[in-house]
Amino acid sequence: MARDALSQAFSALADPTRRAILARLSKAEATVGELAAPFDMSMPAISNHLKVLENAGLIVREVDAQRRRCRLTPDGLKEAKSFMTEIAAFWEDSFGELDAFLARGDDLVGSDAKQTESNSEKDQDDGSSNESGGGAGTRSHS
Amino acid sequence: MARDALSQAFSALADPTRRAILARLSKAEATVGELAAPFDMSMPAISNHLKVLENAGLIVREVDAQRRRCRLTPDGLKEAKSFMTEIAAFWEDSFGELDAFLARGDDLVGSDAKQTESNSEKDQDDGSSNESGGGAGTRSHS
DNA sequence: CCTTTATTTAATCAATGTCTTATTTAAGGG
DNA sequence: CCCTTAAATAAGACATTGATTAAATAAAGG
Repeated sequence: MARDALSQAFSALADPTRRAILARLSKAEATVGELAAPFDMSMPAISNHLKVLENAGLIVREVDAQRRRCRLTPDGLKEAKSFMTEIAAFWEDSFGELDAFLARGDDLVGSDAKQTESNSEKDQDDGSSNESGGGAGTRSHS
Repeated sequence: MARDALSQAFSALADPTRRAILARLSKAEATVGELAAPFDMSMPAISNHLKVLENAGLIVREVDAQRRRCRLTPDGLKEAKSFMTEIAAFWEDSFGELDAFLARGDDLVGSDAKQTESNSEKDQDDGSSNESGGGAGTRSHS
Protein backbone atom coordinates (compact mmCIF):
# COMPACT_ATOMS: atom_id res chain seq x y z
CA MET A 1 0.00 0.00 0.00
CA ALA A 2 2.59 2.50 1.00
CA ARG A 3 4.66 3.20 -2.05
CA ASP A 4 7.70 5.37 -1.76
CA ALA A 5 6.98 9.05 -1.40
CA LEU A 6 8.40 10.01 -4.75
CA SER A 7 6.20 7.60 -6.65
CA GLN A 8 3.17 8.78 -4.76
CA ALA A 9 3.92 12.40 -5.49
CA PHE A 10 4.50 11.91 -9.20
CA SER A 11 1.51 9.64 -9.47
CA ALA A 12 -0.65 12.26 -7.82
CA LEU A 13 0.59 14.83 -10.29
CA ALA A 14 -0.17 12.62 -13.26
CA ASP A 15 -3.83 13.56 -13.36
CA PRO A 16 -5.24 16.75 -14.87
CA THR A 17 -8.01 17.03 -12.31
CA ARG A 18 -5.56 16.82 -9.46
CA ARG A 19 -3.21 19.29 -11.11
CA ALA A 20 -6.10 21.69 -11.55
CA ILE A 21 -6.93 21.31 -7.89
CA LEU A 22 -3.35 22.11 -6.99
CA ALA A 23 -3.39 25.11 -9.29
CA ARG A 24 -6.55 26.30 -7.62
CA LEU A 25 -5.07 25.84 -4.19
CA SER A 26 -1.95 27.70 -5.19
CA LYS A 27 -4.10 30.82 -5.26
CA ALA A 28 -6.06 30.29 -2.08
CA GLU A 29 -7.18 27.54 0.23
CA ALA A 30 -10.64 26.12 -0.39
CA THR A 31 -13.19 23.67 0.89
CA VAL A 32 -13.96 20.37 -0.79
CA GLY A 33 -17.19 21.72 -2.18
CA GLU A 34 -15.49 24.74 -3.68
CA LEU A 35 -12.87 22.55 -5.25
CA ALA A 36 -15.47 20.19 -6.66
CA ALA A 37 -17.65 22.89 -8.19
CA PRO A 38 -15.81 23.50 -11.47
CA PHE A 39 -15.68 19.81 -12.32
CA ASP A 40 -18.33 17.70 -13.94
CA MET A 41 -17.66 14.94 -11.49
CA SER A 42 -19.25 13.51 -8.40
CA MET A 43 -18.24 14.66 -4.96
CA PRO A 44 -16.85 11.28 -3.89
CA ALA A 45 -14.58 11.35 -6.91
CA ILE A 46 -13.17 14.70 -5.82
CA SER A 47 -12.91 13.45 -2.27
CA ASN A 48 -10.83 10.57 -3.52
CA HIS A 49 -8.57 12.86 -5.55
CA LEU A 50 -8.01 14.91 -2.43
CA LYS A 51 -7.13 11.81 -0.49
CA VAL A 52 -4.54 10.95 -3.13
CA LEU A 53 -3.09 14.43 -2.92
CA GLU A 54 -3.02 14.25 0.86
CA ASN A 55 -1.32 10.86 0.91
CA ALA A 56 1.25 12.23 -1.51
CA GLY A 57 2.06 15.02 0.90
CA LEU A 58 0.89 17.72 -1.48
CA ILE A 59 -2.03 19.09 0.51
CA VAL A 60 -3.31 19.07 4.07
CA ARG A 61 -6.90 19.14 5.24
CA GLU A 62 -8.01 20.79 8.43
CA VAL A 63 -11.46 20.34 9.83
CA ASP A 64 -13.60 23.43 10.27
CA ALA A 65 -17.06 22.58 11.57
CA GLN A 66 -18.65 20.49 8.85
CA ARG A 67 -16.35 21.57 6.07
CA ARG A 68 -12.76 20.70 5.34
CA ARG A 69 -10.33 23.38 4.36
CA CYS A 70 -7.67 22.22 1.93
CA ARG A 71 -4.32 23.86 1.68
CA LEU A 72 -1.06 23.19 -0.13
CA THR A 73 1.93 21.81 1.69
CA PRO A 74 5.44 21.85 0.28
CA ASP A 75 6.51 18.43 1.53
CA GLY A 76 5.70 16.30 -1.47
CA LEU A 77 6.77 18.63 -4.22
CA LYS A 78 10.10 19.28 -2.65
CA GLU A 79 11.45 15.80 -3.17
CA ALA A 80 9.90 15.48 -6.58
CA LYS A 81 11.42 18.69 -7.77
CA SER A 82 14.87 17.85 -6.52
CA PHE A 83 14.78 14.50 -8.27
CA MET A 84 14.01 16.22 -11.53
CA THR A 85 16.74 18.72 -10.93
CA GLU A 86 19.28 15.97 -10.45
CA ILE A 87 18.27 14.17 -13.58
CA ALA A 88 18.13 17.38 -15.53
CA ALA A 89 21.65 18.25 -14.49
CA PHE A 90 22.84 16.08 -17.36
CA TRP A 91 21.80 18.51 -20.04
CA GLU A 92 21.68 21.66 -18.00
CA ASP A 93 21.55 23.45 -21.33
CA SER A 94 17.86 23.04 -21.57
CA PHE A 95 16.66 24.92 -18.60
CA GLY A 96 18.11 26.75 -15.70
CA GLU A 97 20.80 29.36 -15.93
CA LEU A 98 21.76 28.70 -19.49
CA ASP A 99 18.17 28.71 -20.56
CA ALA A 100 17.73 32.28 -19.52
CA PHE A 101 20.99 33.01 -21.23
CA LEU A 102 19.76 31.57 -24.49
CA ALA A 103 16.47 33.37 -24.15
CA ARG A 104 18.34 36.60 -24.35
CA GLY A 105 19.02 35.84 -27.99
CA ASP A 106 22.73 35.42 -27.84
CA ASP A 107 24.22 33.74 -30.81
CA LEU A 108 25.34 30.54 -29.35
CA VAL A 109 24.85 28.20 -32.22
CA GLY A 110 24.26 30.43 -35.10
CA SER A 111 27.47 30.93 -37.02
CA ASP A 112 27.60 27.90 -39.21
CA ALA A 113 27.55 24.94 -36.97
CA LYS A 114 25.05 22.20 -37.45
CA GLN A 115 25.61 20.93 -33.98
CA THR A 116 22.88 18.42 -33.89
CA GLU A 117 25.00 15.50 -32.84
CA SER A 118 27.92 16.94 -31.04
CA ASN A 119 27.34 15.51 -27.61
CA SER A 120 27.92 11.88 -27.07
CA GLU A 121 30.49 11.78 -24.36
CA LYS A 122 29.91 13.51 -21.13
CA ASP A 123 30.89 10.62 -19.01
CA GLN A 124 32.73 11.50 -15.97
CA ASP A 125 30.76 13.02 -13.21
CA ASP A 126 28.71 10.46 -11.36
CA GLY A 127 28.27 11.71 -7.90
CA SER A 128 24.55 11.60 -8.07
CA SER A 129 23.34 8.08 -7.87
CA ASN A 130 19.88 8.12 -6.63
CA GLU A 131 17.93 5.08 -5.78
CA SER A 132 18.99 3.25 -8.85
CA GLY A 133 19.95 -0.06 -7.45
CA GLY A 134 18.05 -0.30 -4.26
CA GLY A 135 14.83 1.50 -4.76
CA ALA A 136 14.07 0.01 -8.07
CA GLY A 137 14.44 -3.62 -7.44
CA THR A 138 11.11 -3.71 -5.73
CA ARG A 139 9.79 -6.94 -6.95
CA SER A 140 6.65 -7.88 -5.19
CA HIS A 141 5.35 -11.21 -6.14
CA SER A 142 1.74 -12.13 -5.81
CA MET B 1 -4.91 6.96 -25.91
CA ALA B 2 -2.91 10.13 -26.20
CA ARG B 3 -3.08 11.83 -22.87
CA ASP B 4 -1.75 15.31 -22.44
CA ALA B 5 2.00 15.56 -22.30
CA LEU B 6 2.14 16.63 -18.70
CA SER B 7 0.16 13.66 -17.45
CA GLN B 8 2.30 11.32 -19.49
CA ALA B 9 5.50 12.79 -18.12
CA PHE B 10 4.42 12.65 -14.50
CA SER B 11 2.98 9.21 -14.94
CA ALA B 12 6.25 8.01 -16.41
CA LEU B 13 8.09 9.43 -13.43
CA ALA B 14 5.79 7.72 -10.97
CA ASP B 15 7.62 4.42 -11.15
CA PRO B 16 10.86 3.60 -9.33
CA THR B 17 12.16 1.40 -12.12
CA ARG B 18 11.68 4.15 -14.66
CA ARG B 19 13.25 6.72 -12.38
CA ALA B 20 16.22 4.44 -11.90
CA ILE B 21 16.53 4.12 -15.67
CA LEU B 22 16.49 7.87 -15.99
CA ALA B 23 19.09 8.18 -13.26
CA ARG B 24 21.25 5.68 -15.10
CA LEU B 25 20.84 7.52 -18.36
CA SER B 26 21.70 10.80 -16.71
CA LYS B 27 25.24 9.46 -16.40
CA ALA B 28 25.65 7.93 -19.83
CA GLU B 29 23.57 6.56 -22.64
CA ALA B 30 23.02 2.81 -22.68
CA THR B 31 21.47 -0.02 -24.63
CA VAL B 32 18.30 -1.80 -23.59
CA GLY B 33 20.26 -4.80 -22.38
CA GLU B 34 22.53 -2.68 -20.25
CA LEU B 35 19.56 -0.93 -18.74
CA ALA B 36 17.81 -4.19 -18.04
CA ALA B 37 20.78 -5.89 -16.38
CA PRO B 38 20.50 -4.47 -12.85
CA PHE B 39 16.83 -5.31 -12.57
CA ASP B 40 15.27 -8.59 -11.62
CA MET B 41 12.79 -8.21 -14.41
CA SER B 42 12.28 -9.60 -17.87
CA MET B 43 13.54 -7.78 -20.92
CA PRO B 44 10.08 -7.12 -22.34
CA ALA B 45 9.15 -5.42 -19.10
CA ILE B 46 12.11 -3.09 -19.45
CA SER B 47 11.28 -2.59 -23.08
CA ASN B 48 7.84 -1.48 -22.08
CA HIS B 49 9.18 0.92 -19.47
CA LEU B 50 11.38 2.43 -22.15
CA LYS B 51 8.41 2.83 -24.43
CA VAL B 52 6.59 4.70 -21.68
CA LEU B 53 9.58 6.95 -21.17
CA GLU B 54 9.86 7.55 -24.88
CA ASN B 55 6.18 8.39 -25.28
CA ALA B 56 6.52 10.81 -22.40
CA GLY B 57 9.30 12.61 -24.22
CA LEU B 58 11.88 11.76 -21.59
CA ILE B 59 14.19 9.60 -23.67
CA VAL B 60 14.93 8.87 -27.30
CA ARG B 61 16.06 5.61 -28.87
CA GLU B 62 18.32 5.42 -31.85
CA VAL B 63 18.91 2.22 -33.73
CA ASP B 64 22.46 0.95 -33.93
CA ALA B 65 22.65 -2.37 -35.78
CA GLN B 66 20.69 -4.77 -33.61
CA ARG B 67 20.88 -2.75 -30.45
CA ARG B 68 19.07 0.39 -29.41
CA ARG B 69 20.89 3.20 -27.74
CA CYS B 70 18.80 5.11 -25.23
CA ARG B 71 19.50 8.68 -24.32
CA LEU B 72 17.79 11.37 -22.28
CA THR B 73 15.92 14.19 -23.93
CA PRO B 74 14.87 17.35 -22.12
CA ASP B 75 11.48 17.75 -23.76
CA GLY B 76 9.25 16.04 -21.26
CA LEU B 77 10.87 17.18 -18.07
CA LYS B 78 10.82 20.77 -19.11
CA GLU B 79 7.07 21.17 -18.96
CA ALA B 80 6.77 19.07 -15.84
CA LYS B 81 9.33 21.10 -14.03
CA SER B 82 7.77 24.40 -14.97
CA PHE B 83 4.37 23.24 -13.76
CA MET B 84 5.83 22.40 -10.40
CA THR B 85 7.59 25.71 -10.27
CA GLU B 86 4.36 27.57 -10.87
CA ILE B 87 2.51 25.68 -8.20
CA ALA B 88 5.40 26.01 -5.82
CA ALA B 89 5.48 29.74 -6.34
CA PHE B 90 2.79 29.93 -3.68
CA TRP B 91 5.14 29.13 -0.86
CA GLU B 92 8.36 29.99 -2.55
CA ASP B 93 10.02 29.84 0.84
CA SER B 94 10.42 26.13 0.66
CA PHE B 95 12.69 25.73 -2.29
CA GLY B 96 14.14 27.60 -5.19
CA GLU B 97 16.14 30.77 -5.13
CA LEU B 98 15.03 31.79 -1.71
CA ASP B 99 15.90 28.40 -0.34
CA ALA B 100 19.49 28.71 -1.36
CA PHE B 101 19.39 32.21 -0.03
CA LEU B 102 18.19 31.05 3.32
CA ALA B 103 20.77 28.30 3.36
CA ARG B 104 23.39 30.98 3.37
CA GLY B 105 22.21 32.01 6.79
CA ASP B 106 21.22 35.53 5.96
CA ASP B 107 18.90 37.30 8.26
CA LEU B 108 15.74 37.25 6.31
CA VAL B 109 13.12 37.25 8.96
CA GLY B 110 14.37 40.35 10.59
CA SER B 111 14.26 42.52 7.54
CA ASP B 112 10.77 42.62 6.16
CA ALA B 113 11.67 43.96 2.81
CA LYS B 114 11.40 41.57 -0.01
CA GLN B 115 10.35 38.02 0.27
CA THR B 116 6.68 37.39 0.17
CA GLU B 117 4.84 39.56 -2.21
CA SER B 118 5.84 38.22 -5.58
CA ASN B 119 3.02 35.72 -5.89
CA SER B 120 -0.22 37.61 -5.58
CA GLU B 121 0.63 39.80 -8.52
CA LYS B 122 0.82 37.14 -11.11
CA ASP B 123 -2.86 36.33 -11.58
CA GLN B 124 -1.96 32.94 -12.79
CA ASP B 125 -4.83 31.75 -14.89
CA ASP B 126 -2.31 30.51 -17.32
CA GLY B 127 -1.63 27.32 -19.08
CA SER B 128 -1.33 25.03 -16.16
CA SER B 129 -4.82 25.15 -14.85
CA ASN B 130 -6.81 25.14 -17.99
CA GLU B 131 -6.85 21.50 -18.89
CA SER B 132 -9.03 20.77 -15.95
CA GLY B 133 -12.40 21.28 -17.47
CA GLY B 134 -11.86 19.58 -20.74
CA GLY B 135 -9.48 16.89 -19.79
CA ALA B 136 -11.20 15.80 -16.65
CA GLY B 137 -14.76 15.85 -17.75
CA THR B 138 -14.77 12.50 -19.42
CA ARG B 139 -17.86 10.83 -18.19
CA SER B 140 -19.60 7.99 -19.75
CA HIS B 141 -22.84 6.84 -18.36
CA SER B 142 -23.42 3.16 -18.10
C1' DC C 1 -35.72 16.24 17.16
C1' DC C 2 -35.49 16.45 12.45
C1' DT C 3 -33.68 18.64 8.51
C1' DT C 4 -30.12 20.75 5.77
C1' DT C 5 -25.37 21.13 4.41
C1' DA C 6 -20.77 19.14 3.77
C1' DT C 7 -18.11 15.34 3.24
C1' DT C 8 -16.63 10.48 3.78
C1' DT C 9 -17.30 5.48 3.40
C1' DA C 10 -18.88 1.36 0.99
C1' DA C 11 -19.93 -1.53 -2.82
C1' DT C 12 -19.39 -2.06 -7.60
C1' DC C 13 -17.60 -2.05 -12.21
C1' DA C 14 -14.99 -0.67 -16.37
C1' DA C 15 -10.54 0.68 -17.90
C1' DT C 16 -5.52 0.67 -17.42
C1' DG C 17 -1.07 -0.76 -15.97
C1' DT C 18 2.50 -4.15 -15.17
C1' DC C 19 4.31 -8.11 -15.22
C1' DT C 20 4.98 -12.90 -17.35
C1' DT C 21 6.19 -16.45 -21.22
C1' DA C 22 6.25 -17.40 -26.05
C1' DT C 23 7.04 -15.96 -30.57
C1' DT C 24 9.02 -12.82 -34.13
C1' DT C 25 12.09 -9.63 -36.49
C1' DA C 26 16.70 -8.11 -37.44
C1' DA C 27 21.73 -8.11 -37.74
C1' DG C 28 26.24 -10.58 -37.62
C1' DG C 29 29.30 -14.56 -37.38
C1' DG C 30 30.74 -19.42 -38.32
C1' DC D 1 22.65 -21.21 -44.54
C1' DC D 2 22.20 -21.87 -39.69
C1' DC D 3 22.78 -20.10 -35.24
C1' DT D 4 23.39 -16.57 -31.71
C1' DT D 5 22.52 -12.08 -29.85
C1' DA D 6 19.47 -7.91 -29.27
C1' DA D 7 15.20 -6.25 -28.94
C1' DA D 8 10.21 -5.85 -30.09
C1' DT D 9 5.63 -7.72 -30.27
C1' DA D 10 1.68 -10.81 -28.85
C1' DA D 11 -1.24 -12.75 -25.62
C1' DG D 12 -2.71 -13.50 -21.07
C1' DA D 13 -2.87 -13.20 -15.74
C1' DC D 14 -3.42 -10.13 -12.08
C1' DA D 15 -3.50 -5.86 -9.44
C1' DT D 16 -4.59 -1.02 -9.31
C1' DT D 17 -7.05 3.07 -10.51
C1' DG D 18 -11.05 6.01 -11.29
C1' DA D 19 -15.48 6.67 -11.62
C1' DT D 20 -20.39 5.80 -10.21
C1' DT D 21 -24.59 5.51 -6.91
C1' DA D 22 -26.21 4.77 -2.31
C1' DA D 23 -25.75 5.09 2.50
C1' DA D 24 -23.46 6.99 6.72
C1' DT D 25 -21.45 10.56 9.67
C1' DA D 26 -21.12 15.12 11.65
C1' DA D 27 -22.21 19.85 12.67
C1' DA D 28 -25.74 23.77 12.71
C1' DG D 29 -30.19 25.48 12.80
C1' DG D 30 -35.24 25.85 12.96
